[in-house]
Amino acid sequence: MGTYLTPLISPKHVELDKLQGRILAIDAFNSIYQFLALVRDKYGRPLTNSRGQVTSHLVGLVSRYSRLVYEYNMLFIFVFDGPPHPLKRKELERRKTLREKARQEYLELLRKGDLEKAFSKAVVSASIDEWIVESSKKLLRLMGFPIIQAPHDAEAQAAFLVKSEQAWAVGSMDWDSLLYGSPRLVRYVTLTGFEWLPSKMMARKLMPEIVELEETLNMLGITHQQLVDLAILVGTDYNDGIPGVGPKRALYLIKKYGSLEGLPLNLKKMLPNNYKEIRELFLNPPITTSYDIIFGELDEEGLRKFLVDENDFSHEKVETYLKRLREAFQRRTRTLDYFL
DNA sequence: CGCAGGTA
DNA sequence: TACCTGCGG
Repeated sequence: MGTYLTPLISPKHVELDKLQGRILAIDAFNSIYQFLALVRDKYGRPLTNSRGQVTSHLVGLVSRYSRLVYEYNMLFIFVFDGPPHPLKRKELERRKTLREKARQEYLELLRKGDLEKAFSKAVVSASIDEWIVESSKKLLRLMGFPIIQAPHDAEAQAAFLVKSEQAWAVGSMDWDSLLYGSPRLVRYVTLTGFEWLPSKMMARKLMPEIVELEETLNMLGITHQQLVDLAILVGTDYNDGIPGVGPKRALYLIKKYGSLEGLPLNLKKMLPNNYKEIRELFLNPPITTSYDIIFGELDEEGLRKFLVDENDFSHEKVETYLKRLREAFQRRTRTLDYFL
């Protein structure tokens, strides 16, 4: 879920045209999860192949990213989460419980014939399993995109890619890459742009948004480390926040007392014992530098076999995706030749 | 979600 | 042009 910082951050709307030619480091699970949540039939069931394996994520990934590459010359590096950091276990358990509860409610509502409510529960119950991870990686490789396996949190690795100027921005819905020090974050890089709001059971139209870390810190009047301290007060994937302290109050406290160390004793004793370790995890996260970013060949035959033969995509649609990818790829090669 | 094919 | 609906796998 990431850290709740929404009330403090003022993203700027941006036209897709303004992202022309940019390299984005995509939090792969974050993107896949959105497709799993939204690409569903009218009963709220995900799309599947004839063997019953889920294909919603494949539909979403190939249609969205082939078009963004084709129409906007964008490039994508997909960063996958590694095994969760030990401190994150508790948060993951909590999410699992939520999903299982939603799954039970979904089945019950479906039995009663309340399709609309069932759909909203189905969305919450979406989860990523081995098949979804492996089939996503296979598809993205066939499309020629580089994949990076993060040691733990993909947002940390993606932030590193932007810090080291291997990517222009992180692409994710969550704010955590900013805590990990990414200079730039883009959200809602989609074609039609809708977000599902489970609480209201409706979809909201969205525009791509951009957040600059430096600008955000200036606006809030704090440093990066203070932003991390603020997040620890609110609650992160690694700790529960202090009861009654939301983003606004946390900002007030951090500006008044400077840091977690400076807090009055009654508040300080409510901090997790390992708050220094958590802070360090954001300021100096475990990342890997052993990877190559290679925008590889487009494997047309491989894509036909994988999508049409193995996953029951329509031949016509796959040819459309191939055409986009092929033209984008050739355009890229020509540009490269021009510079060489 | 992305898209096509409808309607106002 | 804006909005709605239903489908994809």
